[in-house]
Amino acid sequence: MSDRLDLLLRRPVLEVAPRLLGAVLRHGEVAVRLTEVEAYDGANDPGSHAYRGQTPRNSVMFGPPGHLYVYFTYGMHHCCNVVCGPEGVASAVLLRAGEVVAGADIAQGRRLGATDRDLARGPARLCSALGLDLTYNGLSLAGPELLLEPRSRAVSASLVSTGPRVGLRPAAERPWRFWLSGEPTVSAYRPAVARRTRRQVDALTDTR
DNA sequence: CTACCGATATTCT
DNA sequence: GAATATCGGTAGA
Repeated sequence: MSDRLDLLLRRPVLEVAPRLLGAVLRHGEVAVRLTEVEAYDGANDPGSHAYRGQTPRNSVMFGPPGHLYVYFTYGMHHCCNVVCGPEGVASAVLLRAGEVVAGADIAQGRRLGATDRDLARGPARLCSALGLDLTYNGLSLAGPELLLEPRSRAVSASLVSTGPRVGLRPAAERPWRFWLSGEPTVSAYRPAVARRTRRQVDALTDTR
C-alpha cells in the first residue's frame, strides 16, 4: 500500500471519511470517484456491524486498514467499506455513492437501464457498477486488482456537507454521512422507518 | 417529485 | 419471529 494511503487510513474514522471524498476506487476497467460516504466507528458505534463484537461477517473490519469489507444484505444487495484504523480497531467507511469516471460501458452492462447519474448512486448500486461481491471481501485496496487512489489533499471543507446516516435506527442522530455538496450522484436521503410487520398488516386488513 | 412495498440472507432476540 | 448500513417498480400528486 502506498505510504500516503496507509497514513490516511490509520487516522480516526471521522477524519478518514471526509478525506475519501474525491478519491477514486478502481476495479479493472471501471473507476468511481467517491461523492458520498459514511463513517462507522466499530465498538463505539451502535450503528456499526462491529458494535457487538466479531462475527464471521464482520471479521475483516477487525483486520488491518486498507482492505475492502463487503457485506451482503436484504437478501440481494452487496455494500462495500474501506477498513480503517489500526488492526484491532473495527472502524470502516461505507462507500455510499460516486461518479463513474472510467469504464462506463462495462458499468452500464452491470446496471441495465440505469442512467449515467444512477450508475453508482447508492451503496448497493456502487458495488454493482464496480462488479464487487463477497468474493472481494478482505481484498487489499493497494492493487493490483483493486486500487484506491486518495486525493493528495482533502477537498476543501467548504465543499463537504454532513448529515445523519441513512437507513439506521440506532445512533441515527450522529452526523457521520459526508458528501460533496451539489454533486448529482449523491444518493437520495431515506431515513430509517419502522415498517409494519406482516402480522400488523394482516390485522389491519382482516375483514371478518 | 414522494410514498409505499416486495424480495430475501444473515444476524439478532 | 423480526430487523436490517437497499433497490426497483408502481401509483399518485
